[in-house]
Parts: sequence; C-alpha cells; structure tokens
Amino acid sequence: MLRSKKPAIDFIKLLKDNKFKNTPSRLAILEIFAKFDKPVSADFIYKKLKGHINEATVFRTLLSFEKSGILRKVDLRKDSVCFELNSDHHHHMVCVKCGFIEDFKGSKDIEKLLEQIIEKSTKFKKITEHSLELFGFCKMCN
Amino acid sequence: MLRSKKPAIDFIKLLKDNKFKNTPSRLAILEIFAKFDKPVSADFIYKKLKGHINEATVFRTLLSFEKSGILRKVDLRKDSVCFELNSDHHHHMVCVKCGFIEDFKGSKDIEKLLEQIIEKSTKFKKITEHSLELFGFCKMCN
DNA sequence: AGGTAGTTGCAAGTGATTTGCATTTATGAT
DNA sequence: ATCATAAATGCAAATCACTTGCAACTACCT
Repeated sequence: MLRSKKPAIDFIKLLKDNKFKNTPSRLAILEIFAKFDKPVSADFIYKKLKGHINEATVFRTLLSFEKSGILRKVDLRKDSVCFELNSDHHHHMVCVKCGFIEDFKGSKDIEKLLEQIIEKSTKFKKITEHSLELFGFCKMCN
Repeated sequence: MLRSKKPAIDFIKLLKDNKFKNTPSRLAILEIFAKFDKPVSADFIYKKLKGHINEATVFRTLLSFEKSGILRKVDLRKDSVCFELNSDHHHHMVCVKCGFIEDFKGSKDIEKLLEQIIEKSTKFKKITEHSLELFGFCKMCN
C-alpha cells in the first residue's frame, strides 16, 4: 500500500551532530516532539513519560536542546513555556477559546516586511530572529 | 515657554471607565507606565514603589488591568512578564545583547499580511490579536 | 573491559506569581 | 456629610514552574 509517510528524523544522528550522548531520555523526548508535531511544554512531556523520566531531566534536556538549536522556544501565552523542533521556521495561530493551534509559514512576506522595518530603524542594524503569533477564533469556536 | 508636551492621559477617567476604584496604588502604577513608556515588569514597578505598595497588589493590579484591556502583555524573552499601556498597538525590536528596545508600528503592512494568512487558513475564522517581536543587534552592539 | 566526561535522579532551593483572610478604603445612596 | 457595602489592600503562607548540588550511573572512546 502506498502511504504518504513523513520522512522519519534520524534522532540518533541529530544527537551525535550536536555532541549529545544518545540516551533513552533524550530519544523519548525527541519522539514526543516528532509525534505531536505541535508546541509542547515541559509539563506535557513529563506527564507523557511519567515514571520513566525525572522532571529535572526534562527541563535540563529542553534547555540544552534549545541552546544547541534543536528546539525553539515558542510563546503562546500559556502558563508554561512551549518548545518545538527547530526545523522549518513557521508561526502559529492560536484559538483563544479552545487552544487549537494551526501552523503557518509566511517567510517570504514576513522577511520582506522585516527588511522594510530595519531600513526605517535608526537604532537597529540586524534582526536575527523574530516571532509572530496570531490569536483569534477558530472556525469551530467563532 | 512652549514645550512639546505629550498629552497627559486622564488616568482617573480611565479607571472609572473600566469600573475600577480610583486608588493611590493604581494611579502610581499607571504613572509608571506613562513615565517609562516601555514594557515594564511587575518587579520593576514594585521596586519603584517600594515601601508604598505591596507586591501582591502590583500583581493583582497588573492582572486586572490586563483583563480589562488597559494593559497588554508583551513577551520579550525576559525572566518575568512585561506589560505596557494598550493604547496604540505596536511591536518591538529587542537587542539580544544589551536589552535595548525600540518600538515600531507596521499596522498597514502587517494587517495586509494577516488578511492573506486568514484567507489561506481552512481552520481559522478570525484573528483578534497578534504579536510580532524582533530580536537582533542594535547599532551599538552589532 | 576500563576510565571519564557527560547524564540522570533525587531532594532541596529559587523566584515569580497566587491566594486566603482580616483590615481598610472608595464610592454611591441616604 | 455619613453610612453601608463592595472592592482593594497588606501580610503571610502557598503554589507553580523551573533550577541546582550532589552522588550514583551510563554512553562512548580507547
């Protein structure tokens, strides 16, 4: 049967490339990111892996993954910080009622916009990152 | 002497319009927002008003002001959450080295962009808010 | 297999924010 | 003006998300 299958990420290689030891904890965390493919919080991960991992390890792992660029922090106005895999820069629409999240890309348009902004600025020289998050109502909740 | 003076905000009216009682604490907090005209944290406010206000009151006030729309939450990747007066929607450029913040507006372009995004979305119906924050290096630090 | 740096679990520690409760105060009605 | 009442405040304790110190463990290189 032909199935559209997302190319699996080679986490073992990813860890090695980033000079991390390959441990069960790290693989488990990465697999959660791959499986859910949405911004997830430390708390969410901890609950999924309850009994198999210590909470401190979750925080430490997320932090080191962020530092090395494997993960990216996302602020969606939740109580706790969320992360997502850092491949493929994109943004989010968040339903303020039900919490549903849709990803979207807008790289070309947004980058054009950033260029205009930086041109107008007298104080800034270079923009290295940006975040754009939209909040509103999904079709179900509207 | 003629001075270019920013039109003072009538905080007493602002409080009344939002069904808040007019108290010294609230006026003091609003005046800090007006005076510094930058995103400020609860901690910053508390330190400015040390001895004159309780920390819990600061948090409670910020929260209720946010709920009523007087303030808006801003995530600038600092340790603690920042707020700013919610008049006059704008965005920020933050220097990741020295922390310097520059405001900018981009309403027209950004709104055009938002329209395009929402048109393409099959899941979302309405965008009520958005945040766009840029991170990079100011001219001093670059 | 063995040495070692890097990882983990556990428990205690932080720092920001919240909450419960008793006291005080602003405000609208008398 | 005074009063009654709901709202606001201060204080202390609690909570919540996250961090850290340290001893035990493990992946990985030789």
